[in-house]
Amino acid sequence: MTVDASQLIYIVDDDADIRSSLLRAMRIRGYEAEGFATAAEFLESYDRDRIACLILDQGMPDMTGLELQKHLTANGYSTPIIFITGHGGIPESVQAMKGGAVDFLEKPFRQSELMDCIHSALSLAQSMHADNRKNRVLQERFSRLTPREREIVEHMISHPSEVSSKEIGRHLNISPRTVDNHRARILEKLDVCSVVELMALTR
Amino acid sequence: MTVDASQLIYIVDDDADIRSSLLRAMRIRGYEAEGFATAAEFLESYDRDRIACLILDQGMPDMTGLELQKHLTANGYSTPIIFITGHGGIPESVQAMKGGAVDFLEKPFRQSELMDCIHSALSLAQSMHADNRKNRVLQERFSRLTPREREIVEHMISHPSEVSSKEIGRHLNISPRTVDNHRARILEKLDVCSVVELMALTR
DNA sequence: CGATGCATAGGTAAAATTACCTAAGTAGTT
DNA sequence: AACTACTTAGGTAATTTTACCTATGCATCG
Repeated sequence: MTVDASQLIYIVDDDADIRSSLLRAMRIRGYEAEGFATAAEFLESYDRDRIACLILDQGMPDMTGLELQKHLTANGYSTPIIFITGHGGIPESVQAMKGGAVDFLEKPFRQSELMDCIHSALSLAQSMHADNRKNRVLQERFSRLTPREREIVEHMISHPSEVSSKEIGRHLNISPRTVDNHRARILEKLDVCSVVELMALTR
Repeated sequence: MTVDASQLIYIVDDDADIRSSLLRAMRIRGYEAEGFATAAEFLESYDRDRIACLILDQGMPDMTGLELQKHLTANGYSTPIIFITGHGGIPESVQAMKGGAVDFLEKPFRQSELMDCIHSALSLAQSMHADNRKNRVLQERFSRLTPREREIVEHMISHPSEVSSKEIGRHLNISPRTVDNHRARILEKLDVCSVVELMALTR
C-alpha cells in the first residue's frame, strides 16, 4: 500500500523536540507533515479542504488542545484529531473523545500506536471529504430552486406516498398541471430524470 | 418534566455502599433502578428491550466494566453506558468512549454530574429504541421477499435512474412484464404503494 | 402424485408521468 | 416603461406505471 501524497499530517505541540521527532517519523514513512508550536500558528496555515489529520498536544499555553478542538468544530471543520498529552487527566480525555477525537494518547507512547491512529484518522478524513463534497454539490443544486419549487420537493420528501401531481396540487390548492410544470423544472435543476432519483439524492 | 416510569437504570458495582447510595439517589428522583454486584448477575436480569441505561463500575473483579461493554456490543445490545471508576487511567477511559460510552466519571463525582449523564443516556436510549423498532419492522418486511424479488429491489436502490421495467428487464435478461409482476409483489410485501415510497423506506 | 412456491410471460384498461409547446398575472429591478 | 423571475394554467401525444386477470415450467415437500 502506497501513501497518498495529497494527505497531510498537522502536528501542533509546544515542545520543539517532540515536534521535530514526530515530523521526522512521519516524513520517513512518506507522509507530508507540518509542525506548529501554537494553535494560532497552526490556524494560519490550516487548510480545511485538504485530506488531513491533526496530532495535537493537549497541554499548551495560550490555547489548549481542547480549546482548539472546540474552535475547529464550532467553525464546522472536521479534520480528525489525535490528542497527545504529557500530564492530562481523565476528564480531558473524555471531553476530547466526546468532541470526536480519534484517540487520546499519553506520552510516552509507542510509535506504532500513533501510526495506527494516524491511519484510521486519515481514512476517516478521506470519507468525510467525499461526504462533504457530495453535500456541497447537493446544497448548490437545491439552492437553485425557487421557494415554491422547494416547497414541492419538501412535500415529496416528507410525504413519499403523495407524490402525484393530483395530491400535491390538492395539498397546495393549485392545479395539477402547475405541479407538473414545477416538477419538470425541479428535476431539471436537480439534474435528475425522475422522482425516484430525487428521493435517492436525499439518501 | 415527569420521569417516564418505563425507563430503567441498571447499576453494576461491586462496592455495596456505592450501590445502595446510588440506588437511593435514583429512586428519590423517581427513577426505577436495579443494583448488581457483578457483571454476571446483571446479565441474568438484563432486558435488552427496555429503555434503560447502565451505570457501570470499571474496576470489578471477574469481569471488568470494559469487558462487559465489549460483551454487550458484541451481542448487538445498545443500552447506553455511563462508566464510573475508582482508579482507572486514561487508556481505559478512551477505550470506553471509543466503545460508545456516554461518559466516564472518576469517583468521587458530583451527583448533579451523574444525573446529567443519566438524562442524556436515557434520551439516547429512547431514540435508539425507536430506531431499532423501525429497523426490525423493515427487516421483517424484506425477509418476506424471494431471492429474485430482493435482487430487483437491490437493483432499484442502487440504480435509482434505472427503475423502469424495461431497464430492469434488460439488466436481468427477462421480460419487462415479468419485472412488472415482481414489482407488484414487492410493493405488496413491503406494504408500500409506489417505487418512490420504497426508496423512502431506505431513508 | 398432488400441492405449494417461485420465476417466467402475457392481455387489457385506467391512471400517471414525461416531453414537447403556449400564455397570462404579479412582483421586483433597471 | 421594459425586463426578468416566479407562479399560475392549459393542450397534446408518447410512454410508463398500476391494477386487474390468466398461464406455463420447475423444484421441493409431504
